[in-house]
Amino acid sequence: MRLDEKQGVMKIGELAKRSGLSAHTIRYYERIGLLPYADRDAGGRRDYDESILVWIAFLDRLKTTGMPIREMLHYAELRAEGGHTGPERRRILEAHRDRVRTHLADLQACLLVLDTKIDTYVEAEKRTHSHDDTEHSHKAGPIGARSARA
Amino acid sequence: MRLDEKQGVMKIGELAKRSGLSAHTIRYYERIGLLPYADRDAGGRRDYDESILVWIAFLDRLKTTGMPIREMLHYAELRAEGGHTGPERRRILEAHRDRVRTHLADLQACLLVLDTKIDTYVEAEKRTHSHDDTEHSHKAGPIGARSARA
DNA sequence: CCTTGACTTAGAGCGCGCTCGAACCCCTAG
DNA sequence: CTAGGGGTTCGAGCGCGCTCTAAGTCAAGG
Repeated sequence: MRLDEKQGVMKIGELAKRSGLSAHTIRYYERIGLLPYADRDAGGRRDYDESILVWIAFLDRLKTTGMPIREMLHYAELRAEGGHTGPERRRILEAHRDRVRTHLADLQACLLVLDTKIDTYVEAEKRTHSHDDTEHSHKAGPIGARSARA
Repeated sequence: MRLDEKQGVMKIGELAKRSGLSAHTIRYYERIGLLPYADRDAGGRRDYDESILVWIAFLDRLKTTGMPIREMLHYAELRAEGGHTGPERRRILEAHRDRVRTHLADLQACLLVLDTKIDTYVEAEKRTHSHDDTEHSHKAGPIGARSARA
């Protein structure tokens, strides 16, 4: 370990671990322009510093909320272009936010229907097993306790 | 119009209009087993009755909530198999519901971050244009009023 | 009779977002 | 010196969910 290598602290493998993306995916993202071209060390290997993690986390959120890569790319290009693109980036995010809100509402509506449907199955099972309530053991458990967060 | 054709009331084209799926997609769904094999008229054309719309609406909800076709297919097969598969169908729906809830929570979290990010752009624009607040007219409007439902 | 147009089938093709394989390079530990 | 385990590039391949093309059938209207 010599001291003339201070900039980059992570090689792609470590970034992969820390970001949750695969090294393959990181290279792919760089190729298409979602990630900035990374500095290389003497041997041509990518060398990242922490700051990339922030950008990747942001991309993850866009991805989670269903933004297509094409659009993330557009945003990334604007970002690379500089500060004067702020207003357009803002508009992109606002439009995206609205789509997400709409989708969220759709999901919530579906969830209600799903709950209702599940209830009809629960009722049906009650009627079928009627009073015969010997342990349903492994079948499902007493509802709830399964939903992790929320 | 003769009277010996009462069962089916819709041809695939009308079902397409009423269900929002394309005729291509309807045939595709039948092929893979998501939709039951439809009765054909004398000329071999598919002839549907209203009840199919209910099933399609349910499939749409599963789709909207991100269930992969493979799993809908499994559900569809159980359904076709009969009433004794109720408990398993129930378990499938419960597991799916839990995934949807989790995803919903993720989305909500992302939405918060998105809002924050947008705020930073808004702030930045405030500082840039400072007191120069001549109409930003078509740029965005005074927020809100755009999200349709919800 | 002939055209129009909605229907039929089998199967190819597409857009998306990765994911992987092949062949090679380079650094380090044993 | 050698083996291993990273890394590199380029490009092919894949799973998903449709989407479309081609070639043909059939029924009704002018």
